[in-house]
Amino acid sequence: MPTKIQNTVVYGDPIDQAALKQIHTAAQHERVVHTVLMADHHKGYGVPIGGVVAYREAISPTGVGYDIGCGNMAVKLDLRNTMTREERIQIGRQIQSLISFGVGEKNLQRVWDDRLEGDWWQMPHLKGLRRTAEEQLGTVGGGNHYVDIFEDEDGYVWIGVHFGSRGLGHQIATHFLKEGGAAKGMDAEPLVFEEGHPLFNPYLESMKLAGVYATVGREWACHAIAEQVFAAEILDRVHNHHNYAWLEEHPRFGGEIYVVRKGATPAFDGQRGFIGASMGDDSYIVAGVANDEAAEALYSTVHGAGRVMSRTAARGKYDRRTGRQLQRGQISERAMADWLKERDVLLFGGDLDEAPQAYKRLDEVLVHHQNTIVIKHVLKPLIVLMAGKDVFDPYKD
DNA sequence: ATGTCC
Repeated sequence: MPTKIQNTVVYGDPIDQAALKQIHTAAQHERVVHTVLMADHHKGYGVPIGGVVAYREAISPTGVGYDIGCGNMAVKLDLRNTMTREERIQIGRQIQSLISFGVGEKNLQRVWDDRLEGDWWQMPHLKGLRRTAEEQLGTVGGGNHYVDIFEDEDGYVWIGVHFGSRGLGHQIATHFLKEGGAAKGMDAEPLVFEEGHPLFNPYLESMKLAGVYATVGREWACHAIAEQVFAAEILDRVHNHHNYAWLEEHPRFGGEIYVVRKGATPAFDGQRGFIGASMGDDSYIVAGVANDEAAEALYSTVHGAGRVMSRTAARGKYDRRTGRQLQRGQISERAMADWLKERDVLLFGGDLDEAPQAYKRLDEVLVHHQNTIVIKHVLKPLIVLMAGKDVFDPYKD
């Protein structure tokens, strides 16, 4: 059950005071009608990750964040898992050669989609971005972005992907934060565009482009892996953005409002979402329900497990120029390898800052939201692929 | 999160 702190509905335990302070700062804007903090919340840039802020006739680029349209897609294959460890290593290698991971990486296969055609590219700030967008479509990026292969409770194989709008969304966000005169700093007041502001519609349209771009990229990655690696049909698909804003109907908060979600999964009655855990835990397909608590939560739930330590706390500090380790992190490669071995997860790429030990346990996090979602599928990770050089040798570790 | 600093 959530608690209510100064009109913000707050999920999770412990409550991160820095994140709470950030959403309270956001809530001070006169157009804000309601705020919610998910159980996987933590401090973000301006608005916390796991923060949901609803506005009357206004939208916030800070609330959507830099990775506009970041989200999750999971597809169920017409295939039951019979893979040996050796076969999983081969599958992992095939996916690595098909999908590009990491900042600035380009897709080896040039892909595009009619849904990305439109007047968008005539907007001055988008003209120069088309080439990058074309090169990066279908690539995964870095940080906590991944491609996972799962097995569900019936033995079916699922592909799950988590990434957003890559350089395109980042440059759109950067452009509007600058043009709108956003205050700088982690705890700065979020930038808000009210309807009628000259940047309101350009931002909304640009956000929508980044959203379509992210969707098409995730779709391509899922389809490419299903067809080119598994040669299997897709039986089911679950998809959503978790960094995005929608104009939605919420009767108890004044009807049509813009709901800005940063690291929060929309979960209206019956709406399914794919919630990814850390690399070493089960992920879930959930669905929203209709009740008072769900309405108060703006029909939103977690987007992941949530960090328990920062990247630097987990991995330590490096000298960026020489690559030399300056300070030890809290997680050792041995501890990470042991966790993955225990659960028989094969990891390709990845780093210590994405280790299971750096995250909460997703099953425990979901307990906080048990009144507003139901679990539809449990997805056990078989293969996890992330940016970076391989930390482990799958033949030995 | 981000061709991680124009």
